[in-house]
Amino acid sequence: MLTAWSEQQLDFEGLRLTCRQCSLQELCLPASLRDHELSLLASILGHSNIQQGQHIFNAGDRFQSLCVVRSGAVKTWVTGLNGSMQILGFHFPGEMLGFEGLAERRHHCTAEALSGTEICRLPYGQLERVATRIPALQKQLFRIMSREFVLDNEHLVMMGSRPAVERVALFVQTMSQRRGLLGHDRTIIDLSMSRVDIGNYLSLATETVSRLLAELEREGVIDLDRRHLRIRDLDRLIEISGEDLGLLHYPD
Amino acid sequence: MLTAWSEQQLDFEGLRLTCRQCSLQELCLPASLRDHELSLLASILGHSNIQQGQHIFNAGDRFQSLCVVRSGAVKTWVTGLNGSMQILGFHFPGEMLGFEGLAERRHHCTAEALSGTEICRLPYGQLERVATRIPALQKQLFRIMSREFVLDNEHLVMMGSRPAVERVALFVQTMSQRRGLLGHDRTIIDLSMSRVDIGNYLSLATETVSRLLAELEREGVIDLDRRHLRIRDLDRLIEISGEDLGLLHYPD
DNA sequence: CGATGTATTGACATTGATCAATTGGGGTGG
DNA sequence: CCACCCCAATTGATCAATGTCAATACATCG
Repeated sequence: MLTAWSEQQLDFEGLRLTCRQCSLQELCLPASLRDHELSLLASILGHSNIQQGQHIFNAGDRFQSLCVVRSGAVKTWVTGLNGSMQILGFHFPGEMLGFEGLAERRHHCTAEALSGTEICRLPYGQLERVATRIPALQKQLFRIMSREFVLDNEHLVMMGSRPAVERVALFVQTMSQRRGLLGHDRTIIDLSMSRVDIGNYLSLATETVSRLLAELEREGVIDLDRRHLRIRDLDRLIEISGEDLGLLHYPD
Repeated sequence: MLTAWSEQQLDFEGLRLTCRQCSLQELCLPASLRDHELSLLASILGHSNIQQGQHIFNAGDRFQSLCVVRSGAVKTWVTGLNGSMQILGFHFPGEMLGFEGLAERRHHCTAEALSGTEICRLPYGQLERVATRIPALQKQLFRIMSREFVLDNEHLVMMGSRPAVERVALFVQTMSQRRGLLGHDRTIIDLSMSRVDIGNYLSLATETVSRLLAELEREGVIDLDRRHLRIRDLDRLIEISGEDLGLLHYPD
């Protein structure tokens, strides 16, 4: 339950990466910013390294900054009164976190690193001010938020898909796509989350996830080895899932 | 499948309501704007009346404007390849629609009026420009989008709630809250959507929704008459649903 | 090499979907 | 104004999909 905030080992290595050097530049906030605008943005930006299992923020925390995942992976979830938990999403490099906290100035979900993860923090107050001065930044912020809506909707569609196989197939598809967006091989997926997490995310029992992934492997649709997954037959996968989630493309 | 765009009976009655006269002012975009800023906003704003069943925009349409529901109710949904449909959300007065279209400049869901509905359209290009000039407006836009995330998350939590009763109970709770936010009696709910819609929204069979609502009535938790619903015992309702969705409050 | 936690696999129970029939409003036209 | 029709909603009976419980396999790490 530690929050990584407390650790002040931030610029320890001295290499405080600016957006200019960052490989995610095109996916992230800086897209279409000019050089001097980039510097302005970089000037308000903070870094942290989060270890697996650590929390980036907790439900109830005062909202202070938006976060960008630079590397690694993050899950966000809420917990109910009865202690039940619901995973809201997985977040990969280039994606932003924390929008939900903005409205009430308080986070209403918890964000946890699924593996060693680098984070950029954008203090919201400053970001807002800078955005007013740089229209391109404002525009890009809106776009990124919009993208989040699309992702949320895909999650919803997955949960709504009635037969469990469809949900699992859709899940694999989305993971594939999101890897593709990062410029990686779409067919190779390293699951950063546990089967329990996947089950929770899709609202299925862990055992069901296991079984259905095994089934997909038996049918030659995927190769599966622990958390390493390879798509062998994308067409079948799409056929099984009943959808082609071509929804998500990045802006021009 | 008509889109209401074509109908140009907009300011027909001559009473083009500005934000200043609108009862939703505090819930909506104008919150915390000054008078002259309000006028600026009102100047770019268009109105339409949508009849029940008509579409406000369709999946695939070019994204042109954000919409605010002024009165009535709207549902948004996506359809899959197999013709399956998933309702993404219900939208009530004061809420904004269309953010999902911003990222790719194309709507990826369809919005349909559940009853006679009034809409304000905010041409996005202009809105963006105005927002740059009015920091308070930009801020408010971000907040409204953030609120949407919270609502989406509540939907997710509902779908994830395992026993069907919980989902239904949660649904009633959220409807109650959203009525409350509009300043109406929290215990009186007029469902604007069909049982089929509710079922789809919660990922339950229509029959299950019917049965469980009937059960809640038998147990004295609610009164139910067709689409008119009254909460008799909120505590039990919360108890049954296992959550207290106190998540959503409006900004100060 | 044993310990611990994650994943898989099997057997069984149960929830909620499906199929089918009935009820009941609300609107329409005679 | 009434009779009819149509669609939405309800209710009942049955069954399959998936959750649950339990045992085992497998990896990783100390």
